[in-house]
Amino acid sequence: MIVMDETLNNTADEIGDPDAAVDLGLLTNLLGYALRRAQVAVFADFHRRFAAEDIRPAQFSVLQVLRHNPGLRQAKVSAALGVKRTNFVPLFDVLETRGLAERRKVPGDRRASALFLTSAGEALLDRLDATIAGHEGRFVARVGGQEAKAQLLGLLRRLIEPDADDT
Amino acid sequence: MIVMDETLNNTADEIGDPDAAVDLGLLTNLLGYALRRAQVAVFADFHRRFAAEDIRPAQFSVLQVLRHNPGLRQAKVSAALGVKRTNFVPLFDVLETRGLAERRKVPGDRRASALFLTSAGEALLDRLDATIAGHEGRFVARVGGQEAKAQLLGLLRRLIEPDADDT
DNA sequence: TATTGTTATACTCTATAACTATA
DNA sequence: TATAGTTATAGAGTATAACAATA
Repeated sequence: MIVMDETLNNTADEIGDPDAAVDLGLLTNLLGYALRRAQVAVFADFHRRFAAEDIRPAQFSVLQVLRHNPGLRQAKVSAALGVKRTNFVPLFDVLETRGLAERRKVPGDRRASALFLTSAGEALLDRLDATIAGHEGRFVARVGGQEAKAQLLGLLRRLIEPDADDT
Repeated sequence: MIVMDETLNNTADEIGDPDAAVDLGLLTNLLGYALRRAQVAVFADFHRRFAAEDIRPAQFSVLQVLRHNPGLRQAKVSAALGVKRTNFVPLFDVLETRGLAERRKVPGDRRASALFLTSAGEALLDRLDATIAGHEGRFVARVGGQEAKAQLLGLLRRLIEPDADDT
């Protein structure tokens, strides 16, 4: 880069080629950028498929955790999902109001709440699990099969790791 | 699963093992979940490193595109980055107010705006490019080197693809 | 009629501070 | 003093509808 003036050299790509592909520069090889675009694409499909049940990704993740860890403390659920405990309150309130999950008092500690799915929540989750299969299948196909998916998951997990200062 | 009552069988994992790792169930093998956690981890590092310059990922991406496509129409920049044109307005306003980029009227079309970096924007971007190198290097190391990164980028790009109904 | 940029607006997500009741 | 849950609040990010100017 020897050109010094900010405008005299290159006025507008538009003139040369109206439909030229946009050059993303550094972004093309940035992991963060690719991650963001991929996550948005996958979540867009999630939203389409779960719009009928009115379930968002965060709500789905809470239901999943409760199914596999019934009675887990609220603070542990939020920490496991990377949601601040303060933001977890309204998130769970919605599930509770909808009758999908509930808080129960813990015998040993009168401050704590143990979280459970209701039977309605279990039933809904059974349906959601079927829906998620179609969703996941779509992207497994895109990456090139189960083996490619396993490879991708392995690489993604290496990115997540420590970070210490989590919620 | 033969147990029918939603509460009699499993009261709380807490009792058996207070610090037991939380079982994420299906989430463990969901691409969307891993993508989300990885993206959050990478963006958290981005925020830490760019906090001093007060630059967010979206702002950085706009500056990059302008450097590589000076004079590009506003609508094309926003579309290239997947930002709705309506949300792009305040995003670019900030950059313009800070003197990093600017709108210029296009001769041929009096409705349109061509976007450019200012010299201050160019200068800032030079510094940002140095910062991003450290950021990217951290995650390249985490995934296991340049080869692993290339592999990961390839897999992520397969996830992005069509989607047709983009901004 | 369609496109470019804009305003207004609303909803979700995320972040911080501070409170309560317990421990 | 520390922890569990909560409230209030503010800031981003993202979504839709509608408008003016221009094509």
